[in-house]
Amino acid sequence: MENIYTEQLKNNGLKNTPQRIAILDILFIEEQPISVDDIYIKLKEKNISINLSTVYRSIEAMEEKKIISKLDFLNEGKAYYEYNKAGHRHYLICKGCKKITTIYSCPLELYEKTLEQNTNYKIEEHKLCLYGYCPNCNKNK
Amino acid sequence: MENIYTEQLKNNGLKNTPQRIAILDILFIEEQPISVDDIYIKLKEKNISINLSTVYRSIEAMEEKKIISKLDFLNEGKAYYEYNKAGHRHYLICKGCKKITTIYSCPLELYEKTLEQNTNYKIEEHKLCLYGYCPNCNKNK
DNA sequence: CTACATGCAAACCGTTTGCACCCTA
DNA sequence: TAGGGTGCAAACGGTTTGCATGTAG
Repeated sequence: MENIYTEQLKNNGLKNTPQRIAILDILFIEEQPISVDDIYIKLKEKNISINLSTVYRSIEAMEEKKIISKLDFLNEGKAYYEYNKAGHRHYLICKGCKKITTIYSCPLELYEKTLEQNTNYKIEEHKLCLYGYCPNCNKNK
Repeated sequence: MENIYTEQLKNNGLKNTPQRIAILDILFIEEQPISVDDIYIKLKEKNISINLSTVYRSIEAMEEKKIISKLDFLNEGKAYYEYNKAGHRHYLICKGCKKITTIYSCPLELYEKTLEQNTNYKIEEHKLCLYGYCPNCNKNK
């Protein structure tokens, strides 16, 4: 597993350090986007010696290289990150337990083209989040 | 015009103050969502005596009463506000000149239902932003 | 006259930065 | 051994808060 991270860092001209590998591993294992301070807490729990600013700098570097990606539009106030398993995606967020589910399909390709025609904009991308209650939280309301 | 703001505040149990009326007027006149510090600057330009924290508190109260609405997911780092001219809407943002266009139609109603069936979530709302270049910025690229 | 609004200054919180030291390639 | 990476502490920017004062209803 670590070999993958090592490769990925090397291929992108980033040096291999125990801190970066640990960050990648946390993001990889985590099944949903996670905030910077949660990454930091998980690193500490694993007894990995690291500074918060190093987390920020490592994350920034890896995001630039598209190894991970940033979600700065989800929850007000702070950024979330996830390992880059696929390209375009959307998010389904439970308003109860705050669980974030990543959606890999996109219902908007056609709509983008229509909108381009209507507005004369050259549309390049979009961000979509859906909010609601997961089956479990919905039951307990 | 001021009568409308006065009514709106009264109906929502908020006191009429020159500061609140001035904020509402700026948001009403502005044709696109605007940041808090820009509201503050415009107030100062109009020689209205107000403190930044009053802007924040007034805006918060008016947002709670649904007189205005908050966009905290658009541009990283700070919140934007707009006068509540209609309910549900989306945003088209020019990556060149940063102009924000509000879109009042929604292509996702059907999709929401499909997703509800597929995930068993109770979906309540969504946020959508599209990014691209407006005709003018596209020309100059 | 009383509860809500405001101004001011200080705190807050996520994030960034400058600088000295460290360590990977 | 050179240049990127790290730790630490301090700064930053948007936002919030405590408290005293002011004012709309």
